[in-house]
Amino acid sequence: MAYPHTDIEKKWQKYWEENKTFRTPDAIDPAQPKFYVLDMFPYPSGAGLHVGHPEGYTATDIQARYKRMKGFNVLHPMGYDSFGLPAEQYAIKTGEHPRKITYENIATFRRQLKMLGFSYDWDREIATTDEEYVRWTQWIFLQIFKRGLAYESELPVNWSPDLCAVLANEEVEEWRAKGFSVERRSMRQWVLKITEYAERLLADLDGLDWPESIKEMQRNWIGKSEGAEVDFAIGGETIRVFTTRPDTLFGATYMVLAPEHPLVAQIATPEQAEAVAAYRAAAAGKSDLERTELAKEKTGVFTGAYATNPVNGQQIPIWVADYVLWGYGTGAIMAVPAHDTRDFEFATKFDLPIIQVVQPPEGVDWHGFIDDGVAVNSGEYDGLPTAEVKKRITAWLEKTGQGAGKTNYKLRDWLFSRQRFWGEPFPLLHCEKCGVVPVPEKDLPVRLPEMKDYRPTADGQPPLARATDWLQATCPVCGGPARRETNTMPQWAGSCWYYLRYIDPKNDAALVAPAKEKYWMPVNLYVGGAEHAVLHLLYARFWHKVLFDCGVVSTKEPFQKLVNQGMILGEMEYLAYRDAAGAWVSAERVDENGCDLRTGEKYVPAHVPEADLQKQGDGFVLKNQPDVRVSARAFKMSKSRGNVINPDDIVKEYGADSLRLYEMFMGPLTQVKPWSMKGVEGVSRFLSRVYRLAVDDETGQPSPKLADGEPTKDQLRALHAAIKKVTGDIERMDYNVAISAMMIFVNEAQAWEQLPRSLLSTFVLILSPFAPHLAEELWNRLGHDGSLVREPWPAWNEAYLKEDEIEIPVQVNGKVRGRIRVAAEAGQDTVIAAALACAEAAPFFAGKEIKKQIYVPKRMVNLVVAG
RNA sequence: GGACGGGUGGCGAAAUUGGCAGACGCGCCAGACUUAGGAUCUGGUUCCGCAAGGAUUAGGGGUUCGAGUCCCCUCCCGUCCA
Repeated sequence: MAYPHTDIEKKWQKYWEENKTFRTPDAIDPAQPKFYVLDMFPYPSGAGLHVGHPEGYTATDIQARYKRMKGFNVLHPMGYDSFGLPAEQYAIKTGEHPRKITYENIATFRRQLKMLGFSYDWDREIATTDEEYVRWTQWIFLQIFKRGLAYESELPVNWSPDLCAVLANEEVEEWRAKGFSVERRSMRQWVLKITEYAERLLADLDGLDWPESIKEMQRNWIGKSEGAEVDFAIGGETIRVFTTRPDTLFGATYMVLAPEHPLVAQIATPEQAEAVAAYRAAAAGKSDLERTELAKEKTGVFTGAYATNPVNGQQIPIWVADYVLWGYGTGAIMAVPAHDTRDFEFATKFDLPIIQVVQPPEGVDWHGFIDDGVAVNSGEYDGLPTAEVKKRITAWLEKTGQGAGKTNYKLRDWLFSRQRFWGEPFPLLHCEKCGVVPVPEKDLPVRLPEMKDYRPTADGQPPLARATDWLQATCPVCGGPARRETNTMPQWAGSCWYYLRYIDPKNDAALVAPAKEKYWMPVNLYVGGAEHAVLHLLYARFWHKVLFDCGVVSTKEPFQKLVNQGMILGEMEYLAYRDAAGAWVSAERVDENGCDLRTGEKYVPAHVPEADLQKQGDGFVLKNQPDVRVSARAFKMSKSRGNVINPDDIVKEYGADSLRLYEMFMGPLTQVKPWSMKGVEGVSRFLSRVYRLAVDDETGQPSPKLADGEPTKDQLRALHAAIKKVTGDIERMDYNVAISAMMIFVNEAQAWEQLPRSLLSTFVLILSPFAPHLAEELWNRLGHDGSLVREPWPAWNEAYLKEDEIEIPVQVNGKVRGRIRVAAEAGQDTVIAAALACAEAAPFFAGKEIKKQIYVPKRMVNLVVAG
């Protein structure tokens, strides 16, 4: 029978709330070690908490509770990333202020988070939409602005005249498919100079305890490449290109300009002008994504013009092609078809000359060889390795004034403005006389106006342009009339610095008090989904570095250790398909949309009960029709698939402790794993067994097995083995294994006639980070007062773990053939003698020459015999 | 195409350094208790074989007394980049 989890959980949540059990004191004792453990705060969507949220949140809560018991001063806060598009869309539809729905959703999230028993300091709760929070977001923007790191620029955006909205790049396809028109239109935007920090953002990754894959993604995003800029002469002009391979200059047989390159129109010959103009017009209609994406078939047009290759004076044709982007490098490239994949494809298609200049190792074809080798057909550089040629040619370019070494980054400046209502207003004024003027810090926050219509204007101005009264302001410099900035900040702004505000959330004189910042930073552990691996973490690191330069923070990096939780998928689904006549169709003939791979016929998917399945090879087939393969996989949870698990339902039926424990028991935290309702029942049964160790669940009275006596040797060994294992596993965040260790203890404890209270009390302490409600309840029922959250974490005693006699497997030629029992302290000679006397193993070595005897202390014996 | 991560029973998984593969949980099988069991408890459960034994960590090769773990090749899956 399940234990009364609902009563227990309500009782302890109330106790924690009333006693402010998890309050982190404002006053700092610098002598006490600190631990700052942070969750990626949620966007409070209308759908409420998803089971993915408690996965990371439980992982951090276990750390927080463990470190508290280890004597650390723990900061474990929670808040809401509450600006966001859904609330704005809802506001447009209903005419209600997005604030209303946002704070309703926050209330739901808060209720659900409290229901799960996380040990947050709720007095530090923040929402990025709170006016006091917006005030400091705006303040940070002002620091960025004052340091010259923000500028205005006319940039193309995706504007849909039908929708009257600006779309993100990712949204364009979706709306086009629905029949809405989307065009590229230049609009005035605010841009942050993140590129100035590219080198530091790259270099400081090295010292971080982050997953290597995430660091690599950030490195790729920053995209540092070293090479040279080279000038190609054409008439009186020069075309500058960037190349990472100056060593291949002798193999440059043509050039390519981006369609937007200003020289294109100028150099195109009269015969080619028309074709070039048509090509440019076509390219203008394509998004960056379409141009860089796959672009299997290269397109391009000859301009009719020629440039001079500086190394050999050769005239090479100049082409226009959209695989060269105006945004990257100089918007022009020198093409070396012999040693660049895209240039090779292009040259092959348009029949341009291909000249080898790098000799690959023996047996490798030089056509399209892009790695390092030895220079050939390169004049005086022939025979030199690639790296050396790079150096020498760069030096020669510099000496002759035709180029220079140059480092390039893929990272672009950050388009920081949105044409939306529900975001932080920029604290900026446009004055006719003084230009752009920052709002004085004392006038922050700049609040959003009250409005009824949240749509952009028909000509694409942001919604705030409709707030005619709000727009009027006075220039703080000249006192003349000024107009407020109507763009707002993107959702990223609030999430770039929230970890700092938790440290000092109520401070109205500063973003964070320096002494507190110094004590708490950096964040020791940051847990969240990998979907934020690039942008959020890069933006937050950028702001942090700016704040470091301003002297607001004392660390170069905000997040010392980062862990990405893996996604939780829906339950495993066994799917087979039926055709129109109802006959089964084997899964390998069906694509992911349920259509036949060859005929395109639409099939009806059907779930097959597990009992009707049979394993065959890598997959499953129908038991009574083995030629029909059944697909077995778990899908991402989604409303349309109907496989979403609601945490509320789980808590209601099994309790918060079961949900927490299950999500930690599913598998390694960082791994993708499918949900299993049966698995939830399994851990729930475990918790019931723990409950019954202490409580007779017929009567609700203490279990008659509980005793006051001293524990036996076996009992101490079982307990201390669990303490040791669980402690190490928590340190490594191997929670699934920690839980199995506790299960092993409980399985043993169940069989004991007598269970000393002291023993069970200690066990309850190690269980408490995982299942805090049940642990508190049992702690009390075992005779302790108050909460256990600041009880010292139990230490294990190695002496209890020592066994007098151990079992050692005897291998013959690497195969286990028998087992011997020897004294734990026995030496090699004794153990080998015992192994040679082992009756089970003897038939495998008796009468044969023993060539080698290997003893791995306390692990195994291996006898190597001839033949 | 490239980079990174991964592939272990029917399923989720475990295996700190190269040292008893499959801990723990689910499922399944059997038994006990029971008016009843979708409760609880006990035992069994990688595969083949009556057994002795053999095979087995995606597949193939290598290093080693010994490989899930190290090296090489191939295949498959996931994520990101192109």
